[in-house]
Amino acid sequence: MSERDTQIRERLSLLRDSTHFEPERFEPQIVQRWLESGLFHPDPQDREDEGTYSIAIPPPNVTGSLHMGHALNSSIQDVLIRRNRMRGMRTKWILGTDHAGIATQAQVEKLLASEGSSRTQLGREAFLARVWEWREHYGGTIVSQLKRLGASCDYSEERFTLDGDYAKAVVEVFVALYEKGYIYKDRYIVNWDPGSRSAISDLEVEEREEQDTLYSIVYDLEGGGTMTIATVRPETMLADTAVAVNPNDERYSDLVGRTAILPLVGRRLPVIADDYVKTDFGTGQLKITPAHDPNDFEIGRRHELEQISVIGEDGRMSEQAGEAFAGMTVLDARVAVVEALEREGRIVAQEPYVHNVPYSHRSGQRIEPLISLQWFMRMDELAAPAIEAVRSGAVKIVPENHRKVYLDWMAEIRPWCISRQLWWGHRIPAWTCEGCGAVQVQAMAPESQSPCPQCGGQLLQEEDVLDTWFSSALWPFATLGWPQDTPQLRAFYPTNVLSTARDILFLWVARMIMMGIEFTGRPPFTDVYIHSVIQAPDGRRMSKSLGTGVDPVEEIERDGADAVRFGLLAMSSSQDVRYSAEKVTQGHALANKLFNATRFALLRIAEQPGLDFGELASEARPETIEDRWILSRLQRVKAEVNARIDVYDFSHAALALYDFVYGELCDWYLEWIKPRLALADPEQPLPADELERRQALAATLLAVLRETVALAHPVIPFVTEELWTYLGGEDLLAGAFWPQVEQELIDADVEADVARAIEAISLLRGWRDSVSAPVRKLVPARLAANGYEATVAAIASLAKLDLSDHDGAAPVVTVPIPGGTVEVLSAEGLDLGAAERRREAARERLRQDIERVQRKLDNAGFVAKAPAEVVVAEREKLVKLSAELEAL
RNA sequence: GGGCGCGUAGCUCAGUUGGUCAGAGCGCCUCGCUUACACCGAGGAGGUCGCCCGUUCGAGCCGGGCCGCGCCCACCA
Repeated sequence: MSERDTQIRERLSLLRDSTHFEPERFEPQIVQRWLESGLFHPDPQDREDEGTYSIAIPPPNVTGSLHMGHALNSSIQDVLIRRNRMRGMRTKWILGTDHAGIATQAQVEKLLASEGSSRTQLGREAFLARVWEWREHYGGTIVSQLKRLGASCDYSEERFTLDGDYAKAVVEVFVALYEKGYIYKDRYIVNWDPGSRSAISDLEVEEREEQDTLYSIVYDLEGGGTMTIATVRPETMLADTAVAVNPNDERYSDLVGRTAILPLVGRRLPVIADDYVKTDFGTGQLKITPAHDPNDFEIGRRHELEQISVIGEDGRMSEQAGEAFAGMTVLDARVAVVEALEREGRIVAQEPYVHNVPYSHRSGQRIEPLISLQWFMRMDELAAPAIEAVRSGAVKIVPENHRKVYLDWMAEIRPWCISRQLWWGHRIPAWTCEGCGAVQVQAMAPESQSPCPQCGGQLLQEEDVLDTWFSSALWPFATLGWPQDTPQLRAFYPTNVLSTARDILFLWVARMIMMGIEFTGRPPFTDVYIHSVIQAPDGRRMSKSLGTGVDPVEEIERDGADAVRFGLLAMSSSQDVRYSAEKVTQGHALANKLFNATRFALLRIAEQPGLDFGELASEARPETIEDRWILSRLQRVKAEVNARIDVYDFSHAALALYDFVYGELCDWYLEWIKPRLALADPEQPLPADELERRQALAATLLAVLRETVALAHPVIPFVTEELWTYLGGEDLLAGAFWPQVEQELIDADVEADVARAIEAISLLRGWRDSVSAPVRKLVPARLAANGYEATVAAIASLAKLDLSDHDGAAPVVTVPIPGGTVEVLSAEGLDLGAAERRREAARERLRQDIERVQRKLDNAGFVAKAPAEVVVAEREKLVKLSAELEAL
């Protein structure tokens, strides 16, 4: 016995009593082994490899925990990462979390509220300290969940979007864009979110359809006459500063230039003409409220109208709304204003009206358009090269239909409101002089108390912070040390692919492309893969608040990480899909099947007297047609899995693995070799030639299993890593090798032969109920000796013979096969009726097929117009089917 | 209002360039504790491929229309 043999046998003892793969037992320790190995942490300066491969993870919110989207996306990225690592690439999966300004701040504010405290009570510094503390406490959840899933991120270099180095990158970018004139400050109407007390960007607004009332209100005109305007927001009339009609509307041309009187308030409003007003909607007369409506704001700018604001940042009516309304919520004020107007008899119509109302994606509260002094960023210059990058294919978006979505949006890109009235985030690096109002934007904070260079006044830093997405946009390079020229940056930037769901295509992906090109000269990745959104099983959106969420962590606890990974990958596609627990079960089954197949093979080999694991070379030594067949099929599945992953088709990659393991390796090959590895008497040494045969078989079997296990590793890393140790792997499979397709092992003839053998055997399996063990002896090798057609025909005629002539008296029927006979049918318990029904069904199917082919061939058009080879094929098919029917 | 996409077996989904393409997994029914696996194996039932036209020798697969559903974008009070 060799030392290696002893070693492997020792390990096998662990397998003896495990009749199935127990994820909860194996998986956590495997994670530990991976982490300790350092495999996930590549040396950026290593030159001994096959090149580099990198992915930047979409940074989850620090506050978050793993949801289905993370689980799917992480499984996808991990397949890509693991495959390339196994190929020998210097592979890095950049890990980190996002500070998620609004979400995190809201969480901590909620906590403070429960303590009877508040953000303002604490003050900025103390509050921030509290958030940091909170983040230390709760921030690690998702990262540990990623580990549990098996995601092979570089955990030793975890980034955070508020880290010191990261903050330097953010400031650098802000200052550069400011100096280029792209970033500016403006008093503009913004989407004000009263919930988070901050402005938010257009992309963070969601429209909801609501039923409201459209009120028609009469405004008097100075000097007689009236105008009637329609509105769903009567409360904003308090801030009207004009009334407008369309310049081409002949009905009202005489009104332009006159003055209307605002009801309840008495303000004099100019009647103006603007193209925006539709002549065919309502009365064609429109109230203009520049401070509370985005359209009216634009009109107001065009006509230099006064901006009067009656709604405050808290979403309540302000002092300017007048004593009667000040302090009311907007909706209360609406009721009150309507009542007041009704008292004056000014409401002439009320009709139900369905329209879209903007809500904040962040807080869920209704957006209040308000005028506010904010920082904006002009996007046109940045967008141009980012459009070109996608148009030219330098950045490839998969699936392709998202390309158009991206290009359409980019073509119409608008300025981005980048300031947020929060504390948790990157504070805008701008200082304003109290004295002269001069603004300085610079990377370094001025010395405290240092005076304004212009007037010597005191400098105050901007209170606002940047939109979280501003810092996220720098993710692929800021995480690697930019603006420093670090080895990491040189090795791993640009990254290879960015994988995400489509909901953040604009919010994040587009902005990364723009920023990447602007600051590094190159797009941050070459491929963008947009994966499925997994919906709840009932087709609704998966969400915590709806109670429709399925928790991947619970799924992992129940079925194991391998099962969840397989399931998610198998169910994903280019479409949205419903979560199907069955696919996870299927993954669980696959892991278990592979475990048991390997366990069977190893234990069987171990029981062969005279076989030494140490002497079994890693090379396959195919002896029989079955061996050549499984090796050939193995090459096919390797090619298939690779090809599928290459095009981000993870579902078919996963299913191909499943089909191979179940449908070929276990159902057929292992069954065929069982007799060849029959239990031998441990006391009796095998004859030399038999020993030689068994050694060859064991070598082939082990080689096939090693490759299968390696091939499956990116999808189901845990069970394969575990099996790898039993299969004699000295190092971790995660860093071992990637199975190459060996073309010379592909043998189409053997595949065809075996396909026919399977067909022949299946004919008998149809009678399985009355068939006993001897059927298994019909291995391809034996069938091959006499030709499959002959055997199939023999079996078919035998079946016919037996069923028609057999009266149940004889216990056993023998089938002549090459080299002797095989006992096939045991007459006892033979259900002749069922067998006959099956045969009749088979005949019926054949008759239908024949009829269909015959119809085609009888069709003169088909024979005349179809390609010659198709016609020939149909003729051959007809002959073949007829023969089959004859034989049955 | 624009754009994208989907409707195939009870359920979740595959079905490349039109010619065995009517499939898989789960579920269901029947049978089997055959010493890898009952977290198993074998077999079976089950579908006018949403509907209607059209193109074609031939259409889940291409074109048009309709019905139903989803998502994204959008400043008509």
